[in-house]
Amino acid sequence: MLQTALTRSAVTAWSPALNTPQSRKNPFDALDTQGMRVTVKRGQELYAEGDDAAYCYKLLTGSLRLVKLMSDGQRQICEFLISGDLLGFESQDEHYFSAEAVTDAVLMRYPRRNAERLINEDPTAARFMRSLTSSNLQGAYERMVLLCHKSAQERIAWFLLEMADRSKTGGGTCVELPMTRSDIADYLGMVIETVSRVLTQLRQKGVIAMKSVNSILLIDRDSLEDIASAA
Amino acid sequence: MLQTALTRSAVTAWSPALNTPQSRKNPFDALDTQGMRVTVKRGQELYAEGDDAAYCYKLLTGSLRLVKLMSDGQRQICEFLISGDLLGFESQDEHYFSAEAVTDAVLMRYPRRNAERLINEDPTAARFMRSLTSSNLQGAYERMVLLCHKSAQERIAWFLLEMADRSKTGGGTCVELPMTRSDIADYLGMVIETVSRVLTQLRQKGVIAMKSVNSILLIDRDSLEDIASAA
DNA sequence: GCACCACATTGATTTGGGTCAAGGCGCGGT
DNA sequence: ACCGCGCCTTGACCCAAATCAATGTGGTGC
Repeated sequence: MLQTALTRSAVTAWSPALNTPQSRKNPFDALDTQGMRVTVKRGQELYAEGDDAAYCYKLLTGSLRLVKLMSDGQRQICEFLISGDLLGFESQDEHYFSAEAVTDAVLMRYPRRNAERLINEDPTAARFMRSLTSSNLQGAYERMVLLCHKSAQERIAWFLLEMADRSKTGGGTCVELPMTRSDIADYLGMVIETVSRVLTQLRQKGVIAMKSVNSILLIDRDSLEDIASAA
Repeated sequence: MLQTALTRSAVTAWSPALNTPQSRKNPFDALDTQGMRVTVKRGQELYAEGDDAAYCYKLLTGSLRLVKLMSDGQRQICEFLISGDLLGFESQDEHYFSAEAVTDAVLMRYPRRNAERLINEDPTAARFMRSLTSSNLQGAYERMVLLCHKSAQERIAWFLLEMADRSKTGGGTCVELPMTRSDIADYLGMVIETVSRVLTQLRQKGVIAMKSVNSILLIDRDSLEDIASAA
């Protein structure tokens, strides 16, 4: 009976930073010639939940959030995407999330039927897509565990480490957080005040420091990891 | 900007009860001739997290739980499976969950490489598998919203309705809950006492009645739906 | 029948984090 | 420079659900 600690390997979408052997090259790069560039400004919506899924995208620069809205106006941020991530590859004809720009962003846009044709014709692309969806699913389950069993401190610690791991500047001790406190709260299932308080606590412990509001130094990564996986 | 109420359409695995046009027939039924029957007793483990994923399965009778264990001994039940559901079709070589029997269960077991061959050779099977994984992913996100934003009452109401919808006896007002309170708690991110208290509250309101501990009558389905999607 | 055991219920108490309310800080516009 | 606005931080208070602690119940084996 194997026990698993909560890992941060969650891949919200395929990311070039991840060099698992079979995914070193993204077979969907072949679509680039058929795509066109689009841009979205900070705060703008790329597409809304329920929109016709005519296109799918690759994020080139900037960052996005994938959002579900609830009838009472509450918001759940399901994923943050960073450059290199793919989105809109749902297998339904409607987008399941809204996609909104966290920062100004540039994307490559492909007609979805081209992507589908590629999936149907190229077994490598098909396998790639399966393993991508499967990674996303695993990431979602990790998050579920986080939301069910982890305290505010553990969530934030885990979030900082996840962001640090995903960012291009991999090993660096400085994490840039393009999103607001409110975005973080809606991603982790907390309120903005709690996010803020926990960051203050971590700062007072000397585990992190804040270069600026959106730029956080991981002073003591080991402690942060201890906090993230505390009993 | 479309707003979505939390739906209960979550499909944890493909279920024959769901008759979306393209999935009326499960293409993996073709594997039945290559499979063999296995049984697991209540409480027994079919496979553990991290086990070599040599086989995948179709649940014929009984019910299972898919579980992740945490380093501190906490448990997250990621899905409950009922007859007709598929499991173990991960695209990795190791099982991502443990699968345990909630009740005595009978399964059809297939060598995983046969399933993979089918996926690679039969585009229908491939599409089926993609839409299955995609449904699972959407179900996981629904659960995430539930865990982030819903009260104990809302969770239980939602759970009862989900169980009612999934069970074969579809429209019936009686839900059989094969799992214990502890299982329900670990599925919904609550503790067993709270599950018990909420069920008592719903009973006192006259929304449900309990034929026995594991058999619940939905007296007033409308109220239950109101509670499940309360603002 | 009775004892045992696992599971469920109920009650009393505590607490983490949500809510409400009041500033603070930084940045863009005029 | 100053103002205004969006975002962040901090403090005081409160409440839903967790924890701690019995007690109830139903099924199985002797």
